[in-house]
Amino acid sequence: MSDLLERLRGRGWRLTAQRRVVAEVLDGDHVHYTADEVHARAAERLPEISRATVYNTLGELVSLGEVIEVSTDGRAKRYDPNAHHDHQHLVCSRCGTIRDVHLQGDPLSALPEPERYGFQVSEVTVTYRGICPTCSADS
Amino acid sequence: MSDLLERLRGRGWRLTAQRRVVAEVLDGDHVHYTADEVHARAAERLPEISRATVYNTLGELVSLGEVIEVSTDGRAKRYDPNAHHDHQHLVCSRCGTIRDVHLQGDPLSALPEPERYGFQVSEVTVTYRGICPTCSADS
DNA sequence: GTTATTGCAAAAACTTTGCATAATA
DNA sequence: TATTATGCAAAGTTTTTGCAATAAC
Repeated sequence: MSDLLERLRGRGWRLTAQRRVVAEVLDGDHVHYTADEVHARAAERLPEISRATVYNTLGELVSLGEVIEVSTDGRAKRYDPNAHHDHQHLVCSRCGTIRDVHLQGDPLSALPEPERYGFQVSEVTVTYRGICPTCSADS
Repeated sequence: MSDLLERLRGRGWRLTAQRRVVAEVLDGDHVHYTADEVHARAAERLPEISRATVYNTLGELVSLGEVIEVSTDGRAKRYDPNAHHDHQHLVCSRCGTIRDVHLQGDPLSALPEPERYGFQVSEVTVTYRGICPTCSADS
């Protein structure tokens, strides 16, 4: 059922109720939550789960490369569990909602209608990520 | 000298010492600062400038469309004054530094050597921005 | 002189940390 | 049982807000 949990188990991740619930909240979702939203959803199933644990768990999932931290121009970071699938993001400039889109072809041409999910798309940005010369010198 | 200031004056922007200094710090720079860094650099020239004013001014420049708010997976947002020039971003995953790159051709192919500025580039992401159905219904 | 902007200080929003307790393997 | 994760509460960052004082037009 859960791709994510299965992979984590395989990697010797210590499985606790809290971690399972966090993983289940994230697993496979194509609309991404902030840490606080993950906490709220996790707490529906496990009321005593603490914010600190949610933050810890999310941080670990990110280090393990199972989840991607996405931050937009909104306030809080959001967590994307689809690290292993190639995809792009569709971000709402007003409320910060993020959802995944999959596309083929030139990214700079218009997003195909079926991949717009009702958004009025106004902008495309391309970002390259890596290590800057200063940081690679320090290491 | 300052493209940005000239445009703002033309748009009837009330020009104060604080605003001028903030605009001068940003103007044309291709390495982008956080609000706090902008404040520090502005304070070198105008020691009494407050953080609140810097935040206000940056927020306004963003609403005017003169500056773009860029947030990465680091903590604080950064401000990009090159809103009128087509460009992409090169982000350091370790320290959060952002610099502009200009490229022609397919964005998903490797970034040309002269546009790498010494970075070890490991990832490219494409993001679409717009208004989601919920937000456009509310408006 | 009017009106919009500033600075201050306090609070809000988001995230991290230390340490005693508790649960996993 | 040895080890690692949890929860709490406190503190750290980053950003926003209210309002009296101030400066631009």
